[in-house]
Amino acid sequence: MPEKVHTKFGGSDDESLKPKTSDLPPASLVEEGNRKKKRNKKRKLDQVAEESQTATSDRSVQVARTDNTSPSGPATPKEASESEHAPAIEQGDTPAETTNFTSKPKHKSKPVHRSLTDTKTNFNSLREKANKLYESRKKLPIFNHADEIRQKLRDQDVMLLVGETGSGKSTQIPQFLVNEFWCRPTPTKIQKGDGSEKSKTVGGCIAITQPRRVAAISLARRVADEMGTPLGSSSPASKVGYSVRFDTSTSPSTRVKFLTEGMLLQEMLHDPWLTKYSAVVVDEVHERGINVDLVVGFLRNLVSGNLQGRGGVPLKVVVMSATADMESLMGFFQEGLKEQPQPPVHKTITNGDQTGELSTRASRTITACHIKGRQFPVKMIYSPEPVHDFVDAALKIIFQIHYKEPMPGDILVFLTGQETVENLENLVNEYATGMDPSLPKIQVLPLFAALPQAAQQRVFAPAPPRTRKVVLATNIAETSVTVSGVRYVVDCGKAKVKQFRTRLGLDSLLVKPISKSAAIQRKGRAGREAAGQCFRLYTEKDYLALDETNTPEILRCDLTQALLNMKARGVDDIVHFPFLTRPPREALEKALLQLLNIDALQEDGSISEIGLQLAKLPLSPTLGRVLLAASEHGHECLLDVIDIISCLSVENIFLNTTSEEKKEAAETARRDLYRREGDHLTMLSTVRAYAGENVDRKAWAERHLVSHRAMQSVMDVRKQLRAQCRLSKMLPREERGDQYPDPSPELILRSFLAGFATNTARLVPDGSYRTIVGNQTVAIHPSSVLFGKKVEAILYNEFVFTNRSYARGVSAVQMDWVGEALAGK
DNA sequence: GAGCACTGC
Repeated sequence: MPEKVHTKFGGSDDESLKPKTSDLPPASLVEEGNRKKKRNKKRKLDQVAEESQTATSDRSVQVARTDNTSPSGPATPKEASESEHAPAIEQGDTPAETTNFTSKPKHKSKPVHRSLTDTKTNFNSLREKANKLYESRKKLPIFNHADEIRQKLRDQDVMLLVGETGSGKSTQIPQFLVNEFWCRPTPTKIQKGDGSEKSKTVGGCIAITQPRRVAAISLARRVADEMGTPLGSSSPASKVGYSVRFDTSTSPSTRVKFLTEGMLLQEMLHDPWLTKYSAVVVDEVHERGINVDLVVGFLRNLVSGNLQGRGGVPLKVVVMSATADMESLMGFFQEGLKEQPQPPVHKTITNGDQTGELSTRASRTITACHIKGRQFPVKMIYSPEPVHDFVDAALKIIFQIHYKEPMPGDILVFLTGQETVENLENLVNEYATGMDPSLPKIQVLPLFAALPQAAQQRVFAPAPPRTRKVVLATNIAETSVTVSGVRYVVDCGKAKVKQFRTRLGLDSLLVKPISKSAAIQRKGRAGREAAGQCFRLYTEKDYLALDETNTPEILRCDLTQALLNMKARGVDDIVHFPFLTRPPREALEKALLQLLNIDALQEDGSISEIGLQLAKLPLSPTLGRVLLAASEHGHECLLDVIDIISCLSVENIFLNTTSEEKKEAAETARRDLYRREGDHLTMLSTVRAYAGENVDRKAWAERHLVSHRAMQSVMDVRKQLRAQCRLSKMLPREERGDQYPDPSPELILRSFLAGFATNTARLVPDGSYRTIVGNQTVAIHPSSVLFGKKVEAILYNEFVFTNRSYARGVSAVQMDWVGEALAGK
């Protein structure tokens, strides 16, 4: 019988600024196998909270966090919960405060002396746990395909795998493959450019990419448990690890490594042939983020090339998707293999007791595999006629469900944004007060990314007795967050989509119809635990007219970063790069021009020294350029600019205020942070004040209505950038103390102009601003400290179109600075 | 007078 476990992790954890006050469970509850301490401070506690949300198979663990430590939200990664063998979670279970834990916080107690016996127990208990999990693994739909998949990959190098939701692909595929003969480290000789040979061991490890950090971490945890091995850096014997930004946990014996797509791209900059790996598994390709497109393009080049950099050792590639749109991928890889026909190279390998023949290019075909998922049936109800006001329509459906349908069964409503969520929230609450008191109650829970962490957590708690939860969510619930208990989905059929408009150089954020695959994904959220129903607030005809799939991000975003990455990887001929979807020529040209403008490329289009430096920075090329420019203005300026860049590369650090009186309180509290020079210097003063707060940063953030979560990310980025600058000798080795000399606004803003010279506008006589390049009208965004102010010229971080054109992240600059920056090109 | 969702040695 499943049991719900509720744990509260209290207190903030500001880098050990203060003692931990968390009400962690007593040490006696901490399981042996996890007792080894690595006091990696806050991330670890976080990780545990996240992991605990991905319920283990015999227990459903829900964790409510009261702190704000996670930068990535409360996501319950999809696959991890997919691998539960019993998807049904009982409703109305009494929450128990403490019970037996399997995954536990690294307890902040004195170091534990581990004797040999202890260690033995650890491994025994790990094995026991793995044995238990094996029973549920056997029930996964993919499990019976293990031999088939292994056989196919022995014969061929590339496999496309469609695994529907609930098939268990993300956790099982690496385990199916890790003991294959071709997956062993293989000693080989690599021919270098000068013709000399170098001995090197290639392969031995499997990489599995994920679009999101939380998913990478919790999948690694799950697979470590299933394999009966400790996780990551906790033991040198660990076979499973992960690598995401700010948090890498691997060991010398890591064989299975989960990483984010961005992390793999970063690794490829240093090791283009991926010599550590025998296989790369690309998961969730159907989401089609820009990074996955780059990864797949690089991999196609790799598998269809001569493998010289791998000493002839083949690389197996498994591309996994939840939707069946595999024809295009099939054609994509086949074309690559056709293009460069190579005589098959055979390589005989003696590896311990086994000898085998690794045939590179064993076959020039690509294999595919389709695994059915496990979902409960979902009944579809369409709107009989087109809906004009979907908030109003959703309101009616919610109460129709509530009156007619039995309990339990929570409702998940997909809306477009914070505004529609809050409108509907008010309406539902209003109607619910007039409801017949004999009916079950309604609990309305909003869910969107900008919502503070604690409020987001509320959706994970089961509804109180005789109460139906109604979760009003944005797209966040489509991929990132899984809400349990849902049996009814209401889908408005729309979402806000960001689209970069090359010609104007601006991002627009507009409400657009979703794709069929997104509609199917939303519908699926009703059938995870029991049979469900999906109410579409559009007609069947409208549904049939939707696009098949989401527009790949590569067609919707600025390409400068992608192109810089390609150039840094040695792809000089962008035109012939194997794009999964080729962006329009205009977009590519615009990005190349931008790279040229910031000196990342030389006149002939090849990458410059600056470009190489920029590609290694975890920043957009433009922000990276600002950082390099600042380093020429001295250490103080560089440190100041790092603080500002850190703010610009995370979500909004200032909280939005809803009520009027709160707004006034915020204005008062923030007054000492505001700088008349604009948002850049305001961010600097905020980071300085936050970093200088040595007592309670969380309380400080709350007082100033600053997002503590965002500030923690800022501090992470700041730390990373400082470390990188020290490595590249832009900063001295020792840290600066907390003594800050007054910043120089002019030097700082001139540094920004080195990257943002084209993001400038001047005041025109009618009182509006016009962009200096392009002469577009642009208004200062209401969130800016310069909102409503008139200055000679402005520099802005972003140009966004929502209801009108806004400049966001704005500072006042002088026209002659702008002129010099533009002329400097 | 306004804030879809992700992500990086």
